[in-house]
Order: sequence, then C-alpha cells, then structure tokens
Amino acid sequence: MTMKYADIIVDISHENLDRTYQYSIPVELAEQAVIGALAVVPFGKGNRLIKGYIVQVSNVPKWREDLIKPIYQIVDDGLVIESQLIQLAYWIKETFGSTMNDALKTVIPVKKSVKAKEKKTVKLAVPTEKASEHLKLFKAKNNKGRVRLLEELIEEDAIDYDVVLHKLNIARTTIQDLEKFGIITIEAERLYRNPIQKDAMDKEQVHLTEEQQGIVDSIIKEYRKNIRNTYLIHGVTGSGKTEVYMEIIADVIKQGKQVIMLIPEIALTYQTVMRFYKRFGDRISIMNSRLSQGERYDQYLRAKKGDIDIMIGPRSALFTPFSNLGLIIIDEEHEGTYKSENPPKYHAREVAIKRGQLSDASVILGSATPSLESYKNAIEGKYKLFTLQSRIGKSIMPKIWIVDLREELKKRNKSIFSIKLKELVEDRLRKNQQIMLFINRRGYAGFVSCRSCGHVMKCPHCDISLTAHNNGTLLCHYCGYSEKAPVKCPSCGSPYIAAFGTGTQKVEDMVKKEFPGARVLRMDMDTTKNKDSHEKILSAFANGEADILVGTQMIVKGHDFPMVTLVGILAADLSLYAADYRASERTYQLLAQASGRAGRSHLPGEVVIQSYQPDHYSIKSASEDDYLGFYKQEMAYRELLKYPPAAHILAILTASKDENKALTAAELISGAANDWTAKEGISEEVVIIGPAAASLAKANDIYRFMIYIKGSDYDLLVAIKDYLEGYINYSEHFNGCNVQFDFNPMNSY
DNA sequence: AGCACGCCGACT
DNA sequence: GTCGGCGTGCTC
Repeated sequence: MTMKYADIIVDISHENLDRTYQYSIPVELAEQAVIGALAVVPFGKGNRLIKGYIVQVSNVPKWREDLIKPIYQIVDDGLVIESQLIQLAYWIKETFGSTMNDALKTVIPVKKSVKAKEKKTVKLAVPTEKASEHLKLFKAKNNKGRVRLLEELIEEDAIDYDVVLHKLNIARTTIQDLEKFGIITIEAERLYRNPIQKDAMDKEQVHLTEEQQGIVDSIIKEYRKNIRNTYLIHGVTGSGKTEVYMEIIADVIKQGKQVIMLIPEIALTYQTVMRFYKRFGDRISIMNSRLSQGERYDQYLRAKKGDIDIMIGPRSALFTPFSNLGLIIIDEEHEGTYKSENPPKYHAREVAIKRGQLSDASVILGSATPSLESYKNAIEGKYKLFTLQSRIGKSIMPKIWIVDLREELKKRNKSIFSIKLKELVEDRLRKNQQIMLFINRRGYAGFVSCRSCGHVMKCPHCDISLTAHNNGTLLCHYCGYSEKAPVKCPSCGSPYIAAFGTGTQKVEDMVKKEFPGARVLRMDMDTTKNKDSHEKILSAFANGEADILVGTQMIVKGHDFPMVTLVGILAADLSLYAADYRASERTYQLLAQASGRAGRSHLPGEVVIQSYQPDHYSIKSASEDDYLGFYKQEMAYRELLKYPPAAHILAILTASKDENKALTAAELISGAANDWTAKEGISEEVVIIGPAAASLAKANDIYRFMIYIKGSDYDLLVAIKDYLEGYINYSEHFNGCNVQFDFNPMNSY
C-alpha cells in the first residue's frame, strides 16, 4: 500500500500560517484520518504539538518526502463545528466543482482579515514616573528598542500596535519582554459591535391564523420527536410566512438550539429586521454585505461563543459556526441570489440541506413562487409541502387586467401606456392613492421581437431567444447557431421587428409627460448606487412623498405600501425572452411578486399586466394566481428539452485574454468530453452542446466561451467534470486560460 | 504564534 | 569570550 498524506490547516491564528501543511498518515491512523478530522501534529523546529484540521487527503507528496512528518494522533471530536464546516466544504467542492481552497475560503472566514481588523494598542501599565525610572535604567544599559518604545509611550500613553511594530521599528520580542516585565500592556480592542441598535423590546403580540398555526404545529411536533426534515412552505404574498418562521424559531431556540435564516439581500429591509429584533432581542445577529470585515468576524466569534441564537443574512450566513444548530430557514427560496456567482458556484438550498444533515438540523424553504426544483422535490415527497392559501388581515387578492399590446398598436396607441392603464392611473391620482410602475428589465439582452404580432426570434435547436449582435446577425448562446437579422417579421411580415428594450429613465420621462401633475420617483441601478439610497427611496415613497414609483425588479420586494392600489407592469413579457431556459419561471415569479404589491391594506388593489403575449402560460397563470397550472406547463417544457430540474446541466466556461486560446480550450474540452463519454459507453446518456461564444462574449477584454453538457444523472456530470479537470491539469493548452464549472447555472453566461 | 539562528555591543 | 538584546526567517 502506498503512503497517504494529509493536508492540514494548523490551528494557530496568524496570516503567515494561513495555509496547509502536509503530513504523512501512519497506517494505524488511516481510518480516522478523514477530511474534517482534528489532528495533533508536530510543528516547527521544536516539534511542539499543535492541533489542526485535515482538509485534504491524497497519496502524492507535495514536498520533499524526507521532510514530511507523521501525524501524531487524531482527536476524536466529531461534534466540533470546524470539523463539520470542513466536511461541508469538501462536499461543496465535490458537488459543485471547485477547488478545496475556494470551498474552504467560503466556509471559514479568512484569518488574515481578522488580523487586520483586530485593533491592538500598546499602553503603559505603570505610572509615568515609574516608566521614567525604567527608561533611565534601559538608557544606562543601552537597550535601544526599549528606550525608543518607552520614550514614545511617555509622550503618547497609547500607540497602535502596528505603528509600534513598523513605524518605530520595534521587534515583537521587545514588546513582549516589556509586557512580561509588566511595564506595558497590549490591549486588543474586542468590543463586539452590534450592527443594529435595539429599540424597545416590546414583545409583539402574535395571532396566527388557523392555516399558519397548522403549519407551525406540525413542524414543531416533528421537531420535538427528533424528526429532521426539509419543508417547503408555499405561501402567497401577504400570507404571513414570516410569522410562521418566528413561531417555529421561538420553539427551536427554547430547546437550546440555534437557527440560521437566509434572506435575499434585497429583502433585508429595516422593516423585516426590526420585526425580528422586537421578537428576539439581542440574541439575534444580522449579517449583511455592508458589514466591515471586523464586524463580520465579531459575529463569527459571538456565534461560536454561543452569545447569539439566531443569525439572519444572505447565503454566506449559512456557514455561521453554531455548534448546536437546529434549524435553517431559506426565505424566498426561489431567488437567484442563493446561487453563488463565483467559485464554488454552490446553491444555498442544497448546501443548507447538507449542513442540516451534518448538524442534525431541519430545513424550511419558503416562497410565494417556489422554484421548479423545490416544488418538484415536494411533489415527489422529498420535501414536505405546506400551503398558505389566503392573505392575512383585511387585504384581499387584487383584480388583475391583462392588456394585449398588439391590440394597442392596432388602435394606433403607440405610447407605452395602454388605454386601460392610463385610465386607472388617472383614477388613482384623483383619489390620492399610490401607483407602482414596474419595468421588466430582466433579460434585456437584445432579443429581437415583432411589435405587431409579438413574434420572437428563437433558436430552432434550443428554443432560446436569439440575441442581436451589432454586425447584423442573431446568435444562440447555448449552441452557437446563428442567422441573419430579419428585415421583416417571418411570422406576420410586419417591418416593425427590432431589438427590444426600454430604460427606466425613458419611462420616467414618459410618465412625467403623460401625467404632468404627478410626483414621480425612480428606482433602478442608477438611482441606488449610493449606500442607503435604496432604503431612502422606498421610505420616501412609503411616506407619501410621491404618487408614482417607477422601477425595475428591485421595487417588487420587501416593503409594504398600504397606499398602493395600482400596479402597472409595462412589458410583462420582456423577461420571457431572456436567452435563458429559466425565462418563463422568472417571468411568473416577477409577475406574481409585482401583483402582490397591490392592495396590501383595506383598500382593494388592481394590477395591469401589459404584454405582447397575453396568452403565454406564465403570464396567464400569474394573472390567475395559479402556481400549479404554471408548474405543470413549465415542467412539461423542461422535460421536453431536458432542462433542470428534469435533467441537469453542467456549464463550462473558458475565459482568456487571447480569443484563440479560449476557443481552442473550449473545443478541446468538448472534444475530450465526447471522447471520454464514448469510451465509457455513456455517450447516449449525455448531450454535449457547443462550444459557443458566451452571451457576454467579451467582458473586460477577456473572451469567454461556453460548453453545456446535459444529462439526467447528476453524478455522471460530476464524473465528467472530474475527468475534464484532470485533463485540463495535464494539458499545457490551458495555460493562460481560466476554466470554470457551474452545475445547473442560474444566470446565463 | 513560537522558536531558533545570527548579529552586535557590553561586561564578568 | 559570552551574554542579553535585537532582527529575521521558517514552520510540512
């Protein structure tokens, strides 16, 4: 048997040591030395024994073999949280195809950032007179370093540790000695910053509806019986999912367990946060992307020490080091932000379920418009499904109008507002009620459509919208198919066929022209660049400082606006033609959410959906609030074309500054994949598509090409990825070319 | 972080 | 000589 080696990350907090060291595994420890295990190893010249975690096992020595020391022993400490997180990292690496390094970095906070933010200061520990005596003594002995430091300290009385080290050029050992003598102290500033101040903690009185209580009861009942499960709560907007979460959370933490709750960043509004604060006080911690590294690390420590019970945050909150985790909640489970965009390209939903298994925790997924993946799992019994049918309180579902824009064109109405919408807007302005106008900007990637009949140019092979290129051709970004841009519509012959897209700015101008008296607010990428502008615009609107709010997808989430009684969706089908197989699903979600904004109080709401394709099933089912109907149609489509969740897709991206390199790399990969599947006799089970230029074919002067591999067996795709990874490492054609793998991608490339 | 090594001026 | 103070470099 060959010798086995373990990569070990040592348990000393210092940036110089923030890497792995390789040790050999003695035969008698072979069984215990697995990834995540806590090992004791001899370290440094004195071979002092220190602890470290095994993060990788291999049989290749990466170092001069005679210099590799053996592991001293393995500590059996299966419950230690680091061990679990490292196992999780390994699973992420295997499942989503990344390096172990990348996986570890996402799971465990970078140690060097800790160092940078841990503000240490050096102070005198004795009165100044006493210090002066010491100073004289050191001067007499000609201890230059000590003299320099003491002189400065008598002047300043507190100096930053880094300044002492680098500006004053004092050796660490000198500082340590003086500390040992008791002349100075080193104070580490470790005050835990709580990102949000707590207000009065009056406990919110909760009244659950029968529906809500039913869900709470059955989940709690199972939990108390020590049954761990994955649940999907399908609840329409306004049905009170948050109350359900809070009740279950309260019960879980009562049992001494901790809870992680994931929220899409955009929904992390002040309103939501305050509700949780009021209920749970400061046993809660909120993570968001605006926190500094220092604040993040504080949270990490607080969680580890057991000072908090609940962590709320975006997908990275999933790795909170709770040692007694009981429950993970993912709110708005269908959101694209749960899929990581850089390696490891993991999906928080899958990782949550895995962490649940490792930590013995249940998982609750919640959404008004569940992802097809989750709903499929729920129908197949892998998740337990609960439904919340009715809105709570006095609000009722809004009345929904669908307007056929082709008819408007026939009526010579070339404005972006249909007659119906104009009528209703004027009505609301008269009544002093508020209006939201929603522009569907997603998928504005230059698809080509006919303004007369709504026909959209699609790829004959992939059924994905073709994208217009400036050289007058249309391109499919899945398979590379291309054709010339048409001058007239192939379906109805109309000359009104062109690339589509309306900006928010343009819409705002038109609104102002059409309704001169109205006060208009705009919210999009441009107006929300500043730190709190997102929140500011929303609260200005909530305070009634404007009549009409114009914006993109970002206006449809989070806030409740009781005075909004009309929602206009200007071009509902824009997102239908994104060059992406998830286009219909996204459209349904956007429409459902947008209509959910109307009539959130006692005032009845109305929604106008303007579309060139009013008969499309995702628009129809959204207007009828018929999720199941949508699901069935969309699932049939995915089955037919073998898109997830009916099958799986492995997307491979090659990127290089050299266009040729990127293309050859893509061709080589596709060739290698073909050869390998043929050799293994599995070529029937997968479809290899491409290479094709990515839809963002050239980003920052880097050329990008895509290959897609479809197959119904996920493990098979992982096997292909493993093979290709080896192939890429082995071949020199991939120097200067970056290759990334993405399983079941959420966004198109 | 912790430890050793090598360099330097000062002192038994 | 050699000892204590100081700076640097390395840890599988």
